[in-house]
Amino acid sequence: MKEAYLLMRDAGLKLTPRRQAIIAMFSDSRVQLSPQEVQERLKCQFIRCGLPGVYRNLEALADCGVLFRVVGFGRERSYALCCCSQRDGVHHHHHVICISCGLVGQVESCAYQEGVVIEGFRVVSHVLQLRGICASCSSRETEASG
Amino acid sequence: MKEAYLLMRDAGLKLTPRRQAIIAMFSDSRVQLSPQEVQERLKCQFIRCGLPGVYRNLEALADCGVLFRVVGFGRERSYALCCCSQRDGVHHHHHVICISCGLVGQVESCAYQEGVVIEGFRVVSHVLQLRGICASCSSRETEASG
DNA sequence: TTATAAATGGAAACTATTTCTGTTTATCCT
DNA sequence: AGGATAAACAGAAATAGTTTCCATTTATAA
Ligand SMILES: [Mn+2]
Ligand SMILES: [Mn+2]
Ligand SMILES: [Zn+2]
Ligand SMILES: [Zn+2]
Repeated sequence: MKEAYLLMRDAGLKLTPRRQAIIAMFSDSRVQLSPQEVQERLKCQFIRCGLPGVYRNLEALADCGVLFRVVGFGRERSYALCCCSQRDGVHHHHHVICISCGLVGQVESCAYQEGVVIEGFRVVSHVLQLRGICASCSSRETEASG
Repeated sequence: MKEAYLLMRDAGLKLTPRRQAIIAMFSDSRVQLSPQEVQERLKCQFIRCGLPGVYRNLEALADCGVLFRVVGFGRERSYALCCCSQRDGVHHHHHVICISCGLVGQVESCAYQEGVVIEGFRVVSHVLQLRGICASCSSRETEASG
């Protein structure tokens, strides 16, 4: 949380009530959220809250590393909290999201760093995102069925 | 090419002139194409050609494995020819696209097969797509600069 | 406190995608 | 070859996600 504010400050972003609320929202329930969902939830705290502002804020927070953009095929955008402290030296990483509780994990190992040659192609960039079951959800499953 | 028709037949898709043209288009220039771009190119051969039909065909061809869906962040869809013969036993694989010539390569090695545990998460599904420079584009680059 | 650039809401524009409907056509079966 | 049938088709219109624009407010630093 503190971390997020530092990232914002580094990027020259102001700390507005709207942004505090958005960050708190993503921290509380660690799931991916679409702009519409974010607006929906903001309306509990702010009577008026325009979608354009939500879009702007989500993009700004993704730009400075507080959120990351969830990739997919289709039209809807989606964001989630980047679990990783990127302030001291950004390192290459990806995310795995628990489909049960929404926990976001950091995937450090990546075979596709820039420059690596795979199947004859020199890799320039890549997209990787995982969905899975986290350790605690997994053990809860085992208990229930066993 | 023949391969594609068999995949379509397996899926119960009719072999229409529209679909033949779409497949030929993707085979000729091995780049990813948006529905709009596909329609644009179809207009050379067909006077009338509606976008809804293009959308339907691209989805149908992706469903049966002739094309694959290029992932990204945002609203625009994009497809490319799946290089891999999926008919005899579909195997897990991904794609790398040459950013210079559009060549699509098959990435066989994948550390994220279903069931694998990564950073404490049991992997259920994942998205992976690479962009790079293919061997021939790479050597052409070297020639030019050397 | 004051100056300033940034953030904001709302209306409206924009754009990608989907739905709907009536017509045409590929394919299968005589 | 001819007919039946489900699939494919175009085009118009609807839908939905996103962006632009502009006048007003506000966080931040001097
Ligand atoms: Mn990576
Ligand atoms: Mn894989
Ligand atoms: Zn979990
Ligand atoms: Zn190439």
